Amino acid sequence: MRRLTVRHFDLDQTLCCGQFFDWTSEDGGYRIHASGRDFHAAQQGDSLIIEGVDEAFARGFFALDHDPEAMLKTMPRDPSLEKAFKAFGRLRLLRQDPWECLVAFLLSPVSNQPRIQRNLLALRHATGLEPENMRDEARLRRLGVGFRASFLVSAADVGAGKETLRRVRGVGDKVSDCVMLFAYGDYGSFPIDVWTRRVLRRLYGRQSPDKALRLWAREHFGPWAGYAQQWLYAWFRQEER
DNA sequence: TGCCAGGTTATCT
DNA sequence: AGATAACATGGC
Repeated sequence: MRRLTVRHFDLDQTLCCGQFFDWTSEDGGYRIHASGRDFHAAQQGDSLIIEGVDEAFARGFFALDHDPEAMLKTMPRDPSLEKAFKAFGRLRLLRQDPWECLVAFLLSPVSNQPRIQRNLLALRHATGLEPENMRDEARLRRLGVGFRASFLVSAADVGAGKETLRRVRGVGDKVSDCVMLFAYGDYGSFPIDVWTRRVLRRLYGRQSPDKALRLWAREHFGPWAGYAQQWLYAWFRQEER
């Protein structure tokens, strides 16, 4: 067990904001499966208590080297972003494993956060997320993933390589942008989905095809646009509910 | 019951 | 290029 001192960090925001799904609540904290590890994390004020992984991994995974307040300062100021930051500015974009991240977001089309999470846990229990156990489409379908089963089979075939991502069935602009942002460290990436589309239309007066939106957002928010995306996504979603 | 859910693809014009 | 339906499943 290790206790790390953290600043401007919130574990709940970080895990519940929709970037990562392989966790369950346990003992006042979270049981987390990431990068092939199985560990526990809990927060008490400025302490992050980890059990089952070394400190170096935790610092990397939770991106404790990031400074959200410094990022905000690099962005054009506006009231929406300020509110979103106030509500969710203590989340960190986790450094995810590309394969695990790809699998998770292949489950996301026309789904929702609770279901993605449920599907992913079922998938891990059934296959260990090993590609060789993801080649039987009918078996995957029985886990409740629906039409996304064929996406997983394709992913098992092609893998999650940065250059070959787009060859995976089920990987379009949005899923690709998510993997680039959450696993490959492309922090300027701004994935466009139903929620960020609404944010850009209603809060920023932008209405154009997704391709143009993602470029505009990347340009507008700058090199840390991915963080702006996550703050806005989490905040706007909460507001709308 | 009927609609919608962190999209992508095939199939039109 | 831009619009539209289909894709499985579950929750409300």
